[in-house]
Amino acid sequence: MNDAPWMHGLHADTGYLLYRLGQRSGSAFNAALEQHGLRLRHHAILRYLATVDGARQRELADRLGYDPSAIVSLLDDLQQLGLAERRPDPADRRSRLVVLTPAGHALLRTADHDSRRVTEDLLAPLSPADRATLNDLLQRISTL
Amino acid sequence: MNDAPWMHGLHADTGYLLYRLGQRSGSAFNAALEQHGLRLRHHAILRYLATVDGARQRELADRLGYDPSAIVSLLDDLQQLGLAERRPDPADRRSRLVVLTPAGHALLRTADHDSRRVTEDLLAPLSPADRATLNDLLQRISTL
DNA sequence: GAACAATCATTGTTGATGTCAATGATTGTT
DNA sequence: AACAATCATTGACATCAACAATGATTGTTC
Repeated sequence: MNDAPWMHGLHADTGYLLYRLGQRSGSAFNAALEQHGLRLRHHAILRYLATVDGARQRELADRLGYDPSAIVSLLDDLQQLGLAERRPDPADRRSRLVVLTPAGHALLRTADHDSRRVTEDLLAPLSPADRATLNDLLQRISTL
Repeated sequence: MNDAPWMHGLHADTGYLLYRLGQRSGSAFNAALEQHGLRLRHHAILRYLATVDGARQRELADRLGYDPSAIVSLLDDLQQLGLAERRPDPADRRSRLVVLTPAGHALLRTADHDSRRVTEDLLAPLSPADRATLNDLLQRISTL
């Protein structure tokens, strides 16, 4: 990614700032996760799976806002890395229950750690109090 | 774009929030600019050109953080719409000076207006004071 | 219970995007 | 004069999101 000097008092619009910062944090996350063979979307799935332990793919697509077809290939990756498994759903033979493997849980911990470092770098110029308010404000406009 | 309920106390990491919100505002901007036949990147170029009046393409690429080859096709679009022109650079026959046409200036005004509306929608849940602090915080982490 | 609609995962396609290397023209340098 | 560097441009390439279509299964309705 590029860290071009696109800020010169211009483009001070908040929405545009969000867009550019989103790009920057996205690629920073991806760079950090690259060493594990993962990208941001894989990580999001791992995170979600860690909280529910057993999710249908459709549920993942809905909750994370990804296309079902995207879920397929992301899970292929995770499965090949031994981080997640697709198990038959005893209640519905159409669907699969996706669960984290022990390796998945383990990797998630270190990946979470890496992600937190990325975020800290991103928020470096801000005081702890500022970071808290920023997180709060973002949360409020994200919950729609 | 999807407005999925990807927020449930999970994914509360600020960097991840920035990433998702960036995606959302990006597609919102693109949707708003679509009626003019433009996308976000075109708009960014128009904005930059409005402030300098006469920029080489290389300068655009550097300042906006886009690949020079991307600049080419973006300018092709703008030129075909009659919003910008490539003029010979009197100082260097390799390069071209890109300038806004009167139509470009005019469109930029209405596009700016549209963009502001998008931003307002995005920040709807926030009070004016909150919006100001958000803009300030984002600006501080964007200036790198 | 038989027919039909809806759902789930999956595949394939398409279009947009970004990255990279290579090219032709021109300029700067030695 | 020779050579390296720069500018715009083109083309190849991987990546990726968005969509439609499919096969298997389930839910619904008459």
